[in-house]
This record gives sequence, C-alpha cells and structure tokens, in this order.
Amino acid sequence: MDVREQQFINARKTIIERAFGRMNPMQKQAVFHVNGPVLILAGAGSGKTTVLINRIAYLLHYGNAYEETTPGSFTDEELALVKRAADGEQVDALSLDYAMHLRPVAPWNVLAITFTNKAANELKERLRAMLGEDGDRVNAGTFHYICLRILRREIGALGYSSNFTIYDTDDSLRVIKDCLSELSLDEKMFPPKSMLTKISRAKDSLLTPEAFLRENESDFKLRIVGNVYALYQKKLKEANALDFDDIICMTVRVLEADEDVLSHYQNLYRYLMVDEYQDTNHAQYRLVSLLSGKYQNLCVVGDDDQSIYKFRGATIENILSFEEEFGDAKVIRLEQNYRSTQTILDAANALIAHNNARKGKNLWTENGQGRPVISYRAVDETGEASYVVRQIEDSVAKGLKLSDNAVLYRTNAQSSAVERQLVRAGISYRIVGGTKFYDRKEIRDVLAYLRVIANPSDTVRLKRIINEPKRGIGDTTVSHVEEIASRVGESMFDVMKQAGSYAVLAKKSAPLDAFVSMIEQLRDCKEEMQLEELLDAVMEQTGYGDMLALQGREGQTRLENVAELKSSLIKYEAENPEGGLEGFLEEVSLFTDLDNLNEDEDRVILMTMHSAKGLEFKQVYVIGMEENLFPSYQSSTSDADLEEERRLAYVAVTRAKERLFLLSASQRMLFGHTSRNQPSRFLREIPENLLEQHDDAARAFASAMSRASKPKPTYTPEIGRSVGVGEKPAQSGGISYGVGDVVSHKVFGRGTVVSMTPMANDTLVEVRFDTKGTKKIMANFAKLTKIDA
DNA sequence: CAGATGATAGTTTTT
DNA sequence: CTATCATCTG
Repeated sequence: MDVREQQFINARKTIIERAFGRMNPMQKQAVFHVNGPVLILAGAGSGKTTVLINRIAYLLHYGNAYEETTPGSFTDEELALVKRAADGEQVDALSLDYAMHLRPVAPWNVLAITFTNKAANELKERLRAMLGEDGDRVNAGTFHYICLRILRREIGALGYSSNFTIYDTDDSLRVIKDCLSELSLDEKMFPPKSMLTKISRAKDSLLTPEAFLRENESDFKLRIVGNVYALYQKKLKEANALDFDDIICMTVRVLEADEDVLSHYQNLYRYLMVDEYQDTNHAQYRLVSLLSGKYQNLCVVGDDDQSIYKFRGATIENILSFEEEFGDAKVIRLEQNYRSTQTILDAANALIAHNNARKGKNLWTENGQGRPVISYRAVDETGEASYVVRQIEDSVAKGLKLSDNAVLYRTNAQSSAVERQLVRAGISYRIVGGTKFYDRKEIRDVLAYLRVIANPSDTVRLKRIINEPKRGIGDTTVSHVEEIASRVGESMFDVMKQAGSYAVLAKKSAPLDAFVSMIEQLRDCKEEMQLEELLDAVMEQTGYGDMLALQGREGQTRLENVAELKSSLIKYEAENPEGGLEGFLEEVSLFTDLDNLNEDEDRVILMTMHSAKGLEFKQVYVIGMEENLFPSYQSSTSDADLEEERRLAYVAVTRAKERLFLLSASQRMLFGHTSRNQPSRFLREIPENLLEQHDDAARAFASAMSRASKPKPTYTPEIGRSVGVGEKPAQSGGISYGVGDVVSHKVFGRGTVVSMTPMANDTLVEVRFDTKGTKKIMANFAKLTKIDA
C-alpha cells in the first residue's frame, strides 16, 4: 500500500475514532469490529446496550470504514479535506462524508435480536433518538417477533396457513390434557406440566416427534412422552396453531427447507446482533447460525455469569463454545462497570469466582469504594421485612426516592411479608411479576371470546369460554361435539350450528344454538364496531360482565382488569388504525407484564431476582439469604444447579448502584410451617471485610434469656412467631385472650381476634370488629377485654 | 349440569 | 397457609 493510501486510511480512522470518543477502548473495539463473528462478553453494568446502539450507528454511517484497508481511488482534494478534518479543523460534514468514500450499510440490512419486548423497545427508542428515521428502519425485536414476521410469509411451505394462531403455555397445557385423556394416560403418572416441559425441551433441541421417539426408543416413559408429543403436534396443526417454541423451530425448519428462502433472509439480515446470548437455546443458536451463515457478520453480546434460565432450555454452552463454533471469532471483554461501587463489585466478583463453568471476568469501576455491604440477620420474616422498611424510610429521609429501592427475592411467595410491612408503614409499592396481567383468568377469558370471534375454529379458546359463564353446556356435551367434529371432519363450531341434526346433541340444541348465534352476532358487530365497543358488546352479550358483577369485591377487581384491557385496546387502535382485531390479538400474544414497568412512578419495587435482570437501583435488598431457600433446596443436589443459583445471586448483587443489603431470618413461615435455616453459603462467599454484619436474631435471643431470668417476668414474645389459632401467648402482660376469642374495645365495640403478633415489648392484635371492620391494635395501648361468646 | 367439598401440591419463567 | 383442581352429591 502506498503512502498516500496509508495517510488516507489513518486520517479516516482518526475521524471515526473521534466520533465515538465517549466510548472506552474496549467498547470502541466492539463498535468498530463489524465484519466476521464477534463475541462481546459484557459484564453487568458495562454499557452493552450503548455499545449495540453505537455499533449500529457506526454501520449506518461509516459502513466498515474503520477496518477497511483498500479505500479505492480518491482525489488529492479529498485526501486534503480528510486530513484537515483529522487534525481537528471544522469542515462541512456532508462533503467530508463524501470525501471519506464511505459505504454505509442500509438500516434494513441490520437485525438486532433481544429476548424481551422491554429490551427491544429500549433499543428501538435509543436508535430513534440517535439516528432518527434511519433508526426506525433498523430491524429490531425479540426472537419471537422476528420469527413471526418470517413465518407469516413463509409458513405455507410447512403446510400451515399464514393466519395461524399462537398458543401460550396455558393453551398448550389444555391441549396436553386433551392428548393425555385421548391416550388414556393418567395425569397423576404423567403430569401435564412436566409433559409440556419435556416437549418444550425437545423443540428447543429441534427434535421432531419422530426424532424424539427414535432417540428414546428404549426408555418406556420417554416413549410415552414421544407419543404425547406427536399427538400434541398433530392437534396444534389441526387448529392451525403454533406454541412459543414452534415460533422459533418452525422458522428454522422453513429456512432449512429452501435455499432460496434462506438466501433471501441472509441477504436481508446482513448484519446480525444478538443480545443476552447466554440465554439462547439450541434452536435459537441454529437460527442465528443459519441467518449469519453467508456473511458471518454475527455479533453476540452476553455474560456467561448472568445465565439464569437453564431451567427453561437455555444452554450456556452456546456462549462458552462460541469461539469454536464460529471460526476465528473475536472476543471482546467489557469489564469496566459504570453502575456500582467497587465494594459491591468486589462482593460480586468474589461470589462468582466460586463457579467453575465460566469464561472468567473481573469487574472494576472508577466509581469509588462506597459503603460496605450490609448483612442483617433477623429473627423472622417479619423482622426482616420491617428492617427493609426502616431502611427505605431512612433512604427517603436522606433524599432518595421510593423507586430507588428494590426488594429482590427468590420466590414470589416471599413478597407478602414485605408487603404487609410496607402497607403498615403507608409506603406505596409495585410488584413486578407474580400473576401476570395477561395470565389472569378474566383477561384470558375475555381474550378467548375475542379470539373465537376472530376465528371460530380456534377450539382451545372455544372450549374455554363455551360454558363460562354457565349456560348449560357441560363437559359431556362438549365432548360429544368434539367427537362428532373429528368424525365428520368439521370444526366444533360448525357441528354446533347443526346441533339439532345429531341425536346425542338434540336435547342440548337450545343452549348450543343460543351460543352459536351469540358468537355470530358478535362477529357481525366486529365488522362495524370499534374494538372497544366490541369488547363492551362481548362483556354484555355473553353475560360475562354480569357474572363478574355478582362476585363482590373480587369481581370488582376483575372488572377493573377488564377495563385495563380495554384501555390497552384503545391504545392499540390509536397507534395501529389498520391493525384490527387480528392485529391486536397477535400483539397481545407476544406481550408480557414486564413491558409496562412504569419507570416514572415513585414506588418501592418488589420482584424476583430473575425479573430484575437488566435493571438497576440505587439500593437493593436481597431477602431470604438462607440455605434451602437461596440456594433453593432443589438445587443443592447438583453442582450445575448450584452454579446457576450462584449466578442468580450475582445478578441480584450487581443490580445495586450504591447500597446493597443482604438479609436473612433465623426462622420463617414457609408453606404453613415454621422452618429454621442456616445463613446462605453465598453470604460466606463474600469476604468479611466487605460486610457490615448485624444479627438481631442473636440479640433477641440474648435479651429473651436475660429477661427470663428476672424475678418479675414481663411478657416475652416467643421470638417473632405469630400465635396460631387456639393458642394463647404465655399468660403475661395482662393479655387474657387469644386468637378466635371475642373481645370488646371501648371505641370499636365487639370483635373477634384474628391474629396476634408479638412485637418488641408489646403485642400487635388484629381484631375483626362486628361493625367497624378489621383493625390492628397494640395490646398495651388500647385495652381489650375478653367476652365469653 | 352445577355447586360444594375435600385433597393436594406448591422455584425461578424474557416469549 | 392458600389457591387450584378433581371428585362427589343433589
């Protein structure tokens, strides 16, 4: 290469480098290396989304100019302009771009795949903010969304029609149950849930029912799974339905089946980026490797230490063996953390160092040491929760917002103790996860109505609502209809239309006719109504609204949830005037709860550690740091499972920006039993010099002992235990009543004791008063007297 | 067919 | 403990 070319290239590099001057050296490497496979090992809080955004921005503006070694021909004037710009002189941007001989990549040739809608939306938003319209033209979405786009065009090749419907886990479970009863298999012996999991794993590994059966010929139980799988798949196809796993593996099949199709998408998605690569399963790996097969411009971002979804089929091997799978892949480590204090990172590093199956990384920061990690051991879950609440109150007193505080736990059931204390303290909070909005029965029912209206041959949804509310069409009738339908080869709905002409259905033809004409009437409404009016019509004409209205307070909440669905429907219609009912239903099937975590409401956030991935908070409280709970007792048997739990701990710890609290209780109520657990091994794996330890369990024990030895015993609560029904606390402190007793209060009148919870040196009594509702009262403060019932 | 009653089984879950 | 579900009875 001649001197002149060298000068041109160097000047160009300088200019590009300056354009991305905010990035650290490692981040720059990741941004500029766009050709060929790259693995970016991005530690927690290392700015990986920023890297992805900038990488796309670089592609769209500069193409591959940074690493390009043969710029082609250019004039002396152009060289001069580029050199002046490189020296820092202000030059006209457009002429400079022209002089640099850039070959930018078209936005539609870039595909960025994420796992969650939330991540996809964040990506899209930031792309638009940075690149305007071009940002919008970049293909960005979840695996499922991207695959769905491909399948709507291509699935014909597999014998499905392109208006297929999507079954979620609950729908799939119903199909499995049908399969089991059809094969006369006992649900006790073959739990539908674990059947579904096994089938799902098979699909993750791209095994067809036939292949699955071939592989497991010798195993009796797995052979049955294979048979269920085959029938399940047949039923899905008959219903023209795909489950979540199908969305991925059918796409793989479509691409494998036809070279022209494959080549079309390879050319379209010339630059491929995959976020959270550690969570991909085999099918997703296959998809990615097919799409990138031609140009090999594949960039995957992930953190092997944050792989926490093995139980759902993710294989950490995808990331661990990336270098072998994709020849001469470049590996870039992002280890500088912009989120947490060094103390928090030291704790996280020490913890994760106990794992063996990892690439190895060490996070560091310029943020400074910060405060020690607090380890607090409470007497029980109530004590744990009230400590959290005290700390939250303190933080607010110091000027933090409620939403700077997040409480993380291993299982959803653990939230309730914290909730109780938050309610008592009058602190507003928000729970993420748990029963999700779209998993609520009333929402699923209403959506099922809409789906049946859109497509009467959707049998799974039809069966869901055919007798909800009750309209005299019971199980026997339904199975008669089903049987006839499969015999004459018509849909259930069509059979019901002519109920009169089948002997077994003759007696039930009145309710069946009524149901059919109701649905058909609603179908007509669909044509002339706005979506929200259609929803109202459904609620009214099906009697579903009335049914809920009669269910008291529970029903009210349910009605409110339906109202919420209505508002999301209105929102959809405003944003997608052309979408129609079908469009809405499609969007809904890929929508989850996490997507509307509203960041601007000021509330304490409660969620599982799993849901916390990708988020950050100034103060993080991890509760239940106890053996058997976390790590969970089911994972203590295998090393691999234990390592996954440790990664989960790592994820939880690295959510904290400023302060981290690790809490445990020496005993807690779990499934109705009091259990005592040792502090979690993860606590011991954090070096002591990073921790500030408090032990209230030991203190409470000590003070209970000393008080007990005094001559005049005062009431000492049995440490933190709520007193059960029929039990009375030790006769003391003038308390003469127990749970279930009828008592009298001078203001509230007569009432029944619901619960008694010993507190510091008093007892919190919950009383349901006959006329004044349920109140919580401190026993020493307001005297209650027992009345004999 | 519908309501009631007892038995039972309870991690995590981006789509 | 508690929500859910299969089974029983009117």
